[in-house]
Amino acid sequence: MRKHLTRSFFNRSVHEVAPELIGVTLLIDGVGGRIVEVEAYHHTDPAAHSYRGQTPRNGVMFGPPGYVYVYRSYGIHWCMNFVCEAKGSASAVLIRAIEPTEGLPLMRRRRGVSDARLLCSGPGRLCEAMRVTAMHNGLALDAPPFALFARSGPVEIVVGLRIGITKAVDKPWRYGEKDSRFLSKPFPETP
DNA sequence: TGCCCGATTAACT
DNA sequence: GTTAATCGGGCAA
Repeated sequence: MRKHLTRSFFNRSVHEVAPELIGVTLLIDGVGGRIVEVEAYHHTDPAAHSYRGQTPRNGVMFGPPGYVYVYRSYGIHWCMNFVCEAKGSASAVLIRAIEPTEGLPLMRRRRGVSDARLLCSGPGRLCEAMRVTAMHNGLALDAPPFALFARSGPVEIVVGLRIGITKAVDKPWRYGEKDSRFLSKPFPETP
C-alpha cells in the first residue's frame, strides 16, 4: 500500500523539500502521476512572487506549509505550487512536469493531444491536464481532491537553472528526474 | 488611471 | 528561432 504524505512533509526548507518531491505521486481526483520536475522559490529570491510582500494573489504563499498556491500565468495558463517552510516564510515549489500514470484518457481529452509526453510536461500543461484552476488555490495537499504518495524506490535527481525567469537566473533551484522523458525541457548535459 | 510585463504555450517562419 | 494570445499585478504618475 502506498504511503500518504501529510502537510508536515512541507514544514522544512523549500530547498530541502523541492528535490524530495521528485518521484512523489500527485493525484487530483484520482488523475495524475509522478512528479519529475520542480523549481524552488524562496521569499528572499527576486524571482519569487512573494519577494515584494503579500498581495491578494500570493496570499496563500504567506500561509502555513502544505497548501496549494495557484496563479494565472501570462493571462492564459494556470500554474501550481506547494507552499513550504513555516507560516509566513512565503516559500513554495513550482510543479513543472509530471509523468502521467493515472487517468490518461481523461487528460488526453482535457489537453486535446494524444502524445503522453505532451500531457503534463510543463507547468501550464499539467494544470490543464489535471484541471487545476483558481478554485484549487488555498486547498490542503493532504485532503481531497489532492492525494500525495511517497516514492516507491530510489530516484536519480539532476539540478539546473530555473526556466522562464528574468531575475535571479543564476540560482540552481530546478530539480528533475535524471533522463526522464517527461521533463518540460531537458537538463543540460553534465559530463 | 495607465502602462508594462510575466515562474507559458502553440503555431508560425 | 520568433511571435501572438491575453489579463491581472505592481508600480509610476
